[in-house]
Amino acid sequence: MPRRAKTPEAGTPAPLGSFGRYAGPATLIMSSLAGGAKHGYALTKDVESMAGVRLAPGTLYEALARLEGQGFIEALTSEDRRRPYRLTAAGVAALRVHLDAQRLVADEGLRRLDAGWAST
Amino acid sequence: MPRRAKTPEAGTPAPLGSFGRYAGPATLIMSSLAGGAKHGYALTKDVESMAGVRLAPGTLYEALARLEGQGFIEALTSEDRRRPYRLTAAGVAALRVHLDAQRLVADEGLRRLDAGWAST
DNA sequence: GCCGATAGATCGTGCGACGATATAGACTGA
DNA sequence: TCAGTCTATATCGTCGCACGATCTATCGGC
Repeated sequence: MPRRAKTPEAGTPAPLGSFGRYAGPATLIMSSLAGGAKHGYALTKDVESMAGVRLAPGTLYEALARLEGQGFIEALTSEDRRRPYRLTAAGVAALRVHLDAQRLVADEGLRRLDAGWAST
Repeated sequence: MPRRAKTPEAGTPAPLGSFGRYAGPATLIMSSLAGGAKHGYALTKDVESMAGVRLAPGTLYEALARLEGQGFIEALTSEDRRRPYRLTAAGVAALRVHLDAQRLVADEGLRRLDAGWAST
């Protein structure tokens, strides 16, 4: 039995840290897929231009396999050697919850930074 | 020699993934500290009320030690058994860059989600 | 026919998140 | 007074997963 049962079962809407351990690459991949189905290599390019982050191949394909196993994305039938992925309904919901929470945290952090934090 | 030299040397403004591996707890801790110096236990409570995330003690204190080693936070002289931490100037800069990038990604992802992504 | 870009996959290493556990002072209530 | 709870910090073992290295293979240009 696994020590932790953190997998959201594609229905529990945990705010931050919904995907795997905390998030990271998964957030970038899902956000990219929110713009339409893409295959792995196109994802790398899109994420790089979108966030300035170059995903290592290992990171990318392992994250894709994990997200598929969690039911957040699904593979489309490929015509050629490309394997396009698409967000599932559960993936869309989870991504929205996650991004909302992430933006709230970012906004609050920036608000605190701007509100003369120098008072220490 | 370490395999990776990802530590930002407290000057290189890498967008996402500035702290340690990707971020996560570090972002939450730093964002909390942006509201003023706090000791570990108070951080746990603040992060929980701020983001709904309960940081495990190991995660918290190990992240604090790492962030201090990176020069992003510094320990204040403690009167009692509490050990308060404060953001350094480098920490403030790194946090602002990180949160800005994070918010951009979140906004873009949400924008794509809202812009009839169902076109697939 | 070579080279670079495209495309995908796997493996080994090790960072770091997490729960468990230990320790201890302060305060409350039975 | 002593059990129980909250505050507060620290360390250890496990293991998830990020990452670069490496491999294979197709395609287009030159």
